Amino acid sequence: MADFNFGKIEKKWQKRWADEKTFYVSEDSKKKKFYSLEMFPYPSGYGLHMGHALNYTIGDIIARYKIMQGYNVLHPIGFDALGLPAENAAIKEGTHPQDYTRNSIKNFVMQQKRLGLTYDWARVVDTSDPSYYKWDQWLFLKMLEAGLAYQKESLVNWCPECKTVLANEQVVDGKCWRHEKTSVESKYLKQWFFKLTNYADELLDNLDNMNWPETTKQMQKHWIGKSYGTEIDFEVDGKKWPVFTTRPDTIYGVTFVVISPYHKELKRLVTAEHKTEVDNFLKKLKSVSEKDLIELEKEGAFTGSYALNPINHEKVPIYIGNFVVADYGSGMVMAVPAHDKRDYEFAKKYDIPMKIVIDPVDFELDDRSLTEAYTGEGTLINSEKFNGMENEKAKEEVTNFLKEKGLGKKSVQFRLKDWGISRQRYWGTPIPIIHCEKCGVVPVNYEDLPIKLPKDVKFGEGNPLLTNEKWINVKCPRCMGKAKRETDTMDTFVNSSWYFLRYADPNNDKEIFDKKKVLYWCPTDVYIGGAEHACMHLIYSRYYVKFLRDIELVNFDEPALRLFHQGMLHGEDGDKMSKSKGNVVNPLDTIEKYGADSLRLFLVSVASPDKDFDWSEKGIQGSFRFIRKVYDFFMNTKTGKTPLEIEIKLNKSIKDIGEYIENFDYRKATIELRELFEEMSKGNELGKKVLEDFLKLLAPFCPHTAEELWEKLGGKGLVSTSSWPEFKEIELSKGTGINMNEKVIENVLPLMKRLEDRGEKISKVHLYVLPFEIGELDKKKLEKGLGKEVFIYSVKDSMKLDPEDRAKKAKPGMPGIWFE
RNA sequence: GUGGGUGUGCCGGAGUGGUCAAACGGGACAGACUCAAAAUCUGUUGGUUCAUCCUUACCUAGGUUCGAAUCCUAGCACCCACACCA
Repeated sequence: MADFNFGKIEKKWQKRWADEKTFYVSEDSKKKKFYSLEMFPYPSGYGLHMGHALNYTIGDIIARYKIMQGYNVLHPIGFDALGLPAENAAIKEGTHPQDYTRNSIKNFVMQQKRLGLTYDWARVVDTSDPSYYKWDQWLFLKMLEAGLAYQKESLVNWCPECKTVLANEQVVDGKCWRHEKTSVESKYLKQWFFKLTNYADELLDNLDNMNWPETTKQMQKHWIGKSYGTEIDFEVDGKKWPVFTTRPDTIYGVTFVVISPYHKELKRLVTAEHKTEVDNFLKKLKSVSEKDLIELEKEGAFTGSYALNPINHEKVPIYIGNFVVADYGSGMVMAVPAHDKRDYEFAKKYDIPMKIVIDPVDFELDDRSLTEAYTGEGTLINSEKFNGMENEKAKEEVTNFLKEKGLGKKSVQFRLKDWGISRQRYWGTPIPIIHCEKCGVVPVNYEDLPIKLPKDVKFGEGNPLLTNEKWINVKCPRCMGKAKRETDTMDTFVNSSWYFLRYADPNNDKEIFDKKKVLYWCPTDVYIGGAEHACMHLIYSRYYVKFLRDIELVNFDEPALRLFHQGMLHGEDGDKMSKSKGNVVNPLDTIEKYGADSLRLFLVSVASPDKDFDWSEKGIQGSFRFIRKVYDFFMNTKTGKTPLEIEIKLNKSIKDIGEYIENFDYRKATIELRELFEEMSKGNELGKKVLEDFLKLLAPFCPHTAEELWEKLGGKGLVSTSSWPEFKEIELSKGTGINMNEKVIENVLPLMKRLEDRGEKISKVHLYVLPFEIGELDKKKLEKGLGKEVFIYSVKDSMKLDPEDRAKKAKPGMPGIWFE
């Protein structure tokens, strides 16, 4: 057996690719482009993990395939280098976030290069570099001009552990997304926002036409959460208090009103006698937030105030309720305990009366025996002139009635909120704003960008930027008077919302990017990353692209034509890989042990890349064995004549593997490769063409081994930049047709026998064949084999006799059958 | 609760109406090589059988069909995402 020194082979080809800049690209109007993108990593000090390796391998395989197909392929990588973890790690280890990040990136690059990826290393984007975040600031100013960036005092999610504000998307079940055990507190702070909601409708409507996974689209729809309903004005002390409802048909069933504990105007409703009660409840709320939100019981307190139901002028009590969300609708809801689950629970607890106004069609409701809210369909009762009306119709009618009287209107609500981008942290993009004593909020002048992060700050509690007086105190750009810089920095998701466009022109210091270059490369043809980004990053980047389109910097609507989510990679024990469990497998160690090609092959051959799977040491050994077998075979084989079966098999593989790669069905592609190799290694002589073609098919998966063997075989240039082998249409039908007559007889005979056993008489057999197979069937042979008269038709033949429409059952290799 | 998904042989996992006792990988077993082991190679891996036949099989129960792992209905189990949005 030949010595298989994969380490040496890998080094050799990685050096060659680097020296020759094999995968560096530039615009070429004569070539079709393909943009393969993996989500750029956050450069943590721990280095690459297996999930990264999987992510990059998936993108690299399709990139390599497309290169071989003749596309001009952009395949870049960069680093999402700003963000809280670097700052936290820096604090822990006593280093500066900048040094920490630089070291991490160095380490990442070294490891990424060992995987044999086709990255264009001249295009690396580092978001912590002022030459990048300058354009984040530039975009901020543009949004400010467009009225999409604004400041407001608002209720924010405050994580006491991070000592910063979190986006709604960063709050998971009431806990910080980074600290599973830390409850998020609510606080009012002045914050910068981007008006995501301006694009709510477009973000929602476009989804239907996008080639993204259905689950992701569904999740985004959910997240945007458009709902149609009615806004109704209730009256308290002569003032109007709007509530939003999707059930205006139940308005006669309102027996109380509930307001969110975080409602800004709450104080106005609390009467003197009930102040203590309300305060106690609010205090309790804070401690209750420790509990899981799901198990939270509905609780509240009476405010002492009453609201007037506009339709029947009934006075109903106003309660505070912990289940009412402050920033959805108006933060106040009308409660119909008989027909809403939450209202029912609340009413039961505080002994508030219920009133049935919807009568189910097939059974009776009784307000004394009511054990749960009835939320179904029915006809209206106890609703004055609307009595007897279908409730769906009543939704319309009640709304119209209220509108005529000026007491309400149709309304659309979104769950989607504006994006709070302010962070009270150091390691982020400074917001280019100056607060002047006289002029107020003043944007930094464009020519003063970038506002660089000062290196000299002290880390501890709160925002480190506050510790550098020199940086904070500036002159107002407008009046030259005393002013201070904004010390909030931007959410790291801002940086990652448009980086994929910067790859098209990463070193431009005159403008955000050369529009021509972006229009050539973008949008991304495939975007590969984890499903956990479905609602944050993937909505923000869609928003950014729409904004950039509206200021005429791009001409497309969506960032990525196709989106692919890789599965989660677990440890060998089936648990998540984690240091505490000790089941982490490091990509670099694996490369040392089995080689990068084995790792790449293993990662995509255990399961479909979009499914979760477990690491398996046995599995990677299997991949290693296969590669070594291939290596060994090529080192020993002699070129000669290729048997026909091998050519047919190869031809089929060329087609299938290509299709599998296009569909990210890499697992099947590797199976096909194994089968093909199995066939090939049976004989001892093969033509050079077949050997070359096999290496081409292998190259996207195991590029180093493929290059080495390609060289040994005397192939021209690099296999990586050779062309994908051609599929020949004719040979395939030859392949399936070889024994078609016998196959048909073999299948039809037992079928016929069964029918005849049952007493049916058969005199004629009609066969419906796919058009390209029609020459394969021999009427005489079939008649001899079947002992009946046989008729053969093409499925496309409009004159054929086919009363039971059996023609549509025809498949390659097997015609549709009808007995007469 | 809402939405999505899955259920296949010892395990992972293909398979969307006939070519399926069911790809491919792993494991197991047997044999070759070897003093021996590892590696490698060959074969076997539902039952019965020399073989054919037959029989039992793709969560369960029904159904459609000449024919079902594949289609339909109901149920069970598991997984993921979102979750008090009025």
